[in-house]
Amino acid sequence: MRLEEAIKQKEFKDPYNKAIVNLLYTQSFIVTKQCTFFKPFGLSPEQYNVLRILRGQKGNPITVSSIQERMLNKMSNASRLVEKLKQKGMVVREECPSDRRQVDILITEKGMDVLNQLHNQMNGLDKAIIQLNEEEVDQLNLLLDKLRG
Amino acid sequence: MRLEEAIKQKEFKDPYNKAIVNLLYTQSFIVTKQCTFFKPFGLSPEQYNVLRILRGQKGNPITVSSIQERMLNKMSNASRLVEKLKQKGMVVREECPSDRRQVDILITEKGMDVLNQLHNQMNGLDKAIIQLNEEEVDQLNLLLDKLRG
DNA sequence: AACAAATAGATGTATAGACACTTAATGTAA
DNA sequence: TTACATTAAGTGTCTATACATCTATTTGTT
Repeated sequence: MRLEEAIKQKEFKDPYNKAIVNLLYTQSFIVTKQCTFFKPFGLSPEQYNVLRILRGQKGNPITVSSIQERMLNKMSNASRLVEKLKQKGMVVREECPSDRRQVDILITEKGMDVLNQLHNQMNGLDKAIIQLNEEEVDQLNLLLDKLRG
Repeated sequence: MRLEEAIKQKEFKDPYNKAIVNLLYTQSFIVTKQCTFFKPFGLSPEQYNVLRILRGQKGNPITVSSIQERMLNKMSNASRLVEKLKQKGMVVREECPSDRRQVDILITEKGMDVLNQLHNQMNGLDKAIIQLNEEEVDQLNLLLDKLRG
């Protein structure tokens, strides 16, 4: 559906203004679908993202601030997300011996299990959400990377 | 900056997965800039959006549910956003005479003043955020509209 | 007219984002 | 080595999203 119908707005000031609104609307469209998918696993999209970052470490610990750097939303709060995941038994926290200000985070077996289950059912989800062909997706990625300067 | 460097992730499962992550990351990039801009005016991006919807009515009242339909985030809560704007004196609420379940919302002079001030300083903001030329922005809008099916 | 279903809006609660601030540990320089 | 600045993490507070539920109307059906 064209953005104009989706938000019942006849026209935009210019294509740049439409692009801003289009990006915000499309993000909401995606997150809504992701929430529905993650909910049965007891995870929010951001919690999933943190787990995914931890799995990417392949067994090596990572500090809270390094998680923060890798998060999609730089203004988010890795500290509290990690706490939520710890309460669910999906991560463990260990004091870093070389610098006691830092806290090492590791994904647990349970966390890996949940990610694997998710991963099995996730196949094709991204492709189902994005109604574009291969060439168009590549084009979109190029434009988004360029957009941010 | 390429997404890979921005979130320190070497590679993605496929271009569709990268596109999902790219859209979420880019939205956060935009909202961060918008927050900075709106803050001096005492508005959040969503509150601004509601005001903009009301101004688009050109003096005609609009119900809470119609505002909801026009919002970027369909899962948001127009009722509470309107309440926030009312507390700031930027909108008024009137019981709808033809259907007492409904509530008519109107933007006030003060609300219009804030929007006008904003609008004056806003010139070029969208273009400053989006580092694309005219042709590329049009292309992006086409792809986003198509993406959602 | 009576009553169930549907609708509009408000509200409650959990999670997350934006941003300031605190505390503890480390680094640095007089 | 003491003093000050910096850094890592956690916390507090406000706003917003996600989603369920509640209340007051209105509508539709019999």
